[in-house]
Amino acid sequence: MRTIELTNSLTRAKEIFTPADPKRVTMYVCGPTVYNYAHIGNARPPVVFDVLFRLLRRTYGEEHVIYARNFTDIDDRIIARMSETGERLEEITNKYADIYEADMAALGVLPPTLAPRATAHVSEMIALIETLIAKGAAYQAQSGVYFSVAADANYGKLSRRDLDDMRVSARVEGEDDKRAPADFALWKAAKPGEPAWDAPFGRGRPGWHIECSAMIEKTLGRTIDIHGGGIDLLFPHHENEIAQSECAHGAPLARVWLHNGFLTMDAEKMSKSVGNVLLAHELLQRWPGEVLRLALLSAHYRAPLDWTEDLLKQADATLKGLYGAVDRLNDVSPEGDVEPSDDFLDALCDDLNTPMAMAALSTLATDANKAKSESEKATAKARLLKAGEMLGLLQRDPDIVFGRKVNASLNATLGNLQLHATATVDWPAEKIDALVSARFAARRAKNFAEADRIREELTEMGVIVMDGPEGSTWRRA
RNA sequence: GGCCACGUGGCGGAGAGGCUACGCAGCGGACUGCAAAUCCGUGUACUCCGGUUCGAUUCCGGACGUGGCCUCCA
Repeated sequence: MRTIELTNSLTRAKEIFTPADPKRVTMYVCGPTVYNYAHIGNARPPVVFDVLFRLLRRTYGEEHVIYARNFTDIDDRIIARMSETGERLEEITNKYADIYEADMAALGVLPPTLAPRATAHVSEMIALIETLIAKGAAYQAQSGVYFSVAADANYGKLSRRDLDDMRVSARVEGEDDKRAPADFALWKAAKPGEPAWDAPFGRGRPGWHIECSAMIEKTLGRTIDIHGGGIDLLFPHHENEIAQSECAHGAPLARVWLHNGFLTMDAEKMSKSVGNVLLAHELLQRWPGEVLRLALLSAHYRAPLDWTEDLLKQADATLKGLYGAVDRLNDVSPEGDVEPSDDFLDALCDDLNTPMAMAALSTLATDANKAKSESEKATAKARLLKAGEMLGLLQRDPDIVFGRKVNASLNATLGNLQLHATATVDWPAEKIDALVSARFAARRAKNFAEADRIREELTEMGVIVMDGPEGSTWRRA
């Protein structure tokens, strides 16, 4: 079996990945808070860890990998949204969870094995908090229950932070009764009009970090193989998860911690507070999800990635080139039992080096373009598609990609639906076919003036003609 | 202030102590009636200054620059 290496944030080193139980490989990734549309930066972890999910499933077998990505469906921002719109909690969270799932599907993200919701695990959270209180790691105050950072000798081991070095923590409003500034809320005492649950330590709602600890324990176990998320979650979120879970259980929470870098706009972090966000949902109106996905995978997951219009144009051109190779072999049925190239697999296994994997994918596309014999073609096509599948790419019908056919099921996975829909209505495939045939006839008759005229007409429709010895093919730009 | 990343050709972006990354764009060639697509070829790239070394863009130190976390944040 090929060895996978991953950079573990806990050790800051690239390590050989060995699951505790190869029959049950567990991964948890922090999912969205469902109160709003996700921006494209929010889409980086689901896409990156989707590639890892695919690699793990290939390595250990589909049924042996359990991947959980949560929905945070109780939180300050959701409550704020409730008072803004007057909607009920579930109305908001269900709506945005649905949108999130649709957007992720459009980006080619496989559904995780499990998608636990915080509000469905409040009793587990309460139990965990009780354990922490009993162990003396948490205490009750007027405003809620807090984790006592002083009780945890290992606090700071993930972010390598010394509490003394930190700037004096900004005081969180309403938490004046904490014993220490770095203590964090496990449970927030109920306020009038807010969603609340009964608990032995008073009616209230969970703090942010406790949900992940509780859901990981419930759905995956006390020690999981991989825990992932954005680099900004490293502190305090993941540090606090570790503190809660490890104090309660005396066992490591996760064996490998993975963190992806940010998306930036003009070299500045894309974030809602800066206000420089592009919503995935809106980008999907303008670009195929696959183009966005390729752009997201064009840099190594730990590196920052500057999101620009030019990046998308380049990704689009690259993708069209790859699909051109698939298209060229459209009537070849791929050979069944074929693996992607070693270069490709080695790249993915080397800490998920997707740029290097893309380079290997390009080589496979060139091989496919150069293939002569039928068997060469069948093999080359199969390898290209197999490699593409591991990146979540190249799985669409080239006829649809190049606008010769419209997908009957008008769902969000199409992404470029609007784009091609207009062109397809104005200039349907039948009309283009007719023009292309007319042009072919003109060329046969050596009436090149007419042939060129028709090509010009097609160009204006956004159609590119490609002449071959036995006829012409076409695609939409 | 503490901690942490990063600085590669026109653009994006890997990488390794000496050997072509790759993609996009450009240029030249083949193919084509002309194109397109494809194939082949093509670019004195590694922020600066020291050090280690036979040899560093790659290791070490420093400078400068950019960004991130320390507060909600993917």
